[in-house]
Amino acid sequence: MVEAYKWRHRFRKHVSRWTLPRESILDLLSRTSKHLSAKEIYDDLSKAYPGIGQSTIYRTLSLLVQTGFLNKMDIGDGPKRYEYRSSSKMEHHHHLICTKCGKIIDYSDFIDEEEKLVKEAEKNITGKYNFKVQDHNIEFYGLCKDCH
Amino acid sequence: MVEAYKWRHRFRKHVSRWTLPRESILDLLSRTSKHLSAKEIYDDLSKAYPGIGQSTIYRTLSLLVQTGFLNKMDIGDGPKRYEYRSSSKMEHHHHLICTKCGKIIDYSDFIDEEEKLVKEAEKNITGKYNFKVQDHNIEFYGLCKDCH
DNA sequence: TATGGTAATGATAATCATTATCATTAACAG
DNA sequence: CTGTTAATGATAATGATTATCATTACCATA
Repeated sequence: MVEAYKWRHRFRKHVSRWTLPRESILDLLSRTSKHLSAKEIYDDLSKAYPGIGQSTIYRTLSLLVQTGFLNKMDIGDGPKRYEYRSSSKMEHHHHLICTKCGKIIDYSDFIDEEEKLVKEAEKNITGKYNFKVQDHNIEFYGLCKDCH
Repeated sequence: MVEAYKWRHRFRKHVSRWTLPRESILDLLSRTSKHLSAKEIYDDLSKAYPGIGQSTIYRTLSLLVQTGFLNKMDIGDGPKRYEYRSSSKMEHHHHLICTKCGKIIDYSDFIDEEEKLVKEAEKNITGKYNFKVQDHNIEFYGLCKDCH
């Protein structure tokens, strides 16, 4: 929990209390490269922290997304998944999603070309649809190395 | 229901029976440019077709997606939404999603540039991650003309 | 154009993910 | 240390979707 001190102070800016559930969830997600669901987080934390409530997981996840500590991801069917936004991982990235086993791979190549396309598209969208772009999302679906 | 004859025959290839619920759902979705949820479809059809069951809506939607008549879309929170795949709309398109009112706008500009980026990305992904790309999805989030 | 085999339907219950409620607990400012 | 009040955890409630199963109705065939 080396990061806890930094988290705590960053958190205070949002006028919230620093609690054990909050630290545990952030700690767990910061240590894995996996994209975990609320249930998976609950099951994992329950080992070291028996008695933690599911409600708390959901509430905390939602708070941590709002305050920019986590990303919430929506992968087709199944529950929402969450990933830690580290300063390095915060660098723009997208996902490769295996349609067979559901594995999610982070992908951050071709960002320059993507940036160019997105910029151009945004200009176009704003002009044609009068739509103010705030964010975008790109996903590739297919078969991972273990599934084909 | 001018299209019904064509639908019916296309459907038969999948060894399925052509029924009133199936025709009604396809008819409704082919006549609107909206992206409807199962509940919205149920509410609408119930007027002209009282007694239709919710189960049937879900089952039929899933079947129509499998057989390529419809696209299933996943827009953040809230229920899944469905759109008709007409031969013209089947042309590759993506969505602009308003983060305030939830409106979804179909968007099909810059397809050439996108195609180029995607092709290049696929090559890269295959080489680096040994991931066989089957499909992709691009979404822009922001504020529509009514919301800003 | 009847009819029987069977796929499809609709009512209902069940499941899964998530949110709401509320009494109890614990952060932390003073 | 202590009081306030935000956060927690147990529970119920909601919303979307899937499963079950007896009944209905497509449609191939005779």
